[in-house]
Amino acid sequence: MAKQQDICEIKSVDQAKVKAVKKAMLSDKDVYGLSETFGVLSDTTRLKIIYALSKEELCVCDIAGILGSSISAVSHQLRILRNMRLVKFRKEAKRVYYSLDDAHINKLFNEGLKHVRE
Amino acid sequence: MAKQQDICEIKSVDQAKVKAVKKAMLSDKDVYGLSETFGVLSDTTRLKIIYALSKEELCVCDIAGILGSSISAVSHQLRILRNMRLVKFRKEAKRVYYSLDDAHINKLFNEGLKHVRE
DNA sequence: ACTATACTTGAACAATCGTTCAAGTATCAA
DNA sequence: TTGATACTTGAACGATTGTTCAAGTATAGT
Repeated sequence: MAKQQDICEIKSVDQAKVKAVKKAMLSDKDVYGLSETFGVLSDTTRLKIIYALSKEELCVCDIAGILGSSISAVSHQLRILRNMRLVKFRKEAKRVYYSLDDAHINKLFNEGLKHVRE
Repeated sequence: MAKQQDICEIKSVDQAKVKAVKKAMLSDKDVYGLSETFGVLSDTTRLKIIYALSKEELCVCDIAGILGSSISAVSHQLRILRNMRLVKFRKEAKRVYYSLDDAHINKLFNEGLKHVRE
């Protein structure tokens, strides 16, 4: 007993099916990439930031104003988007202006929106 | 002082921009729906389940065998997919066979894969 | 009735996440 | 140099997540 709940002991499993699907399974790299990509898009703050930046280039304070959240919270999320190269920025005097750097993410975003709205 | 880090106090913000983007902002419903949809796709276990079921109808033990994870873990994730109506199931004797119930999610999945692989 | 298989489910747990708070840097104006 | 604005960042915090563990239900065979 001990570990009856552990990894499936394969007693009455369709071995042929399992082998076939296992062989066709996505690579770890693909799976990890997918979870990362969809993960950025799974937070409401980040979604709003991406949507706002798809409309216009904005400074951090503008974004915070639009979202109604703190500058710090926005800045933390912008760092995540920066690290994933989804946004780029330019400095102008005291301000930092952000804009979308990845057109593809917009396509994914809109595909998601279609799914949600239908 | 006190709350200088709180919600942006809007001192030197481009009010016109902010107002315009705010007005064009997604509805709460859309944003929540998007985060939910992308959220399901942000976990590696669920991604693998969805991918496996896109190939073939499978029982829980088969899925666990394919993923190399416990039956319990798979069952918990299947419940989430069930609740979101992404998978359907049928009972046959002792087994429960799952299959994809949402063609659109596959489209999103493949769109994501394109983004990851390019 | 008893045992085994095939799941499901709730509780507990560690890990991850997003926010706030507080402190820091950078730029500019007086 | 002092002070204000615009942002960044690390630490701390509570909340959420995914897994395991243990116990439960359901079906079938003996």
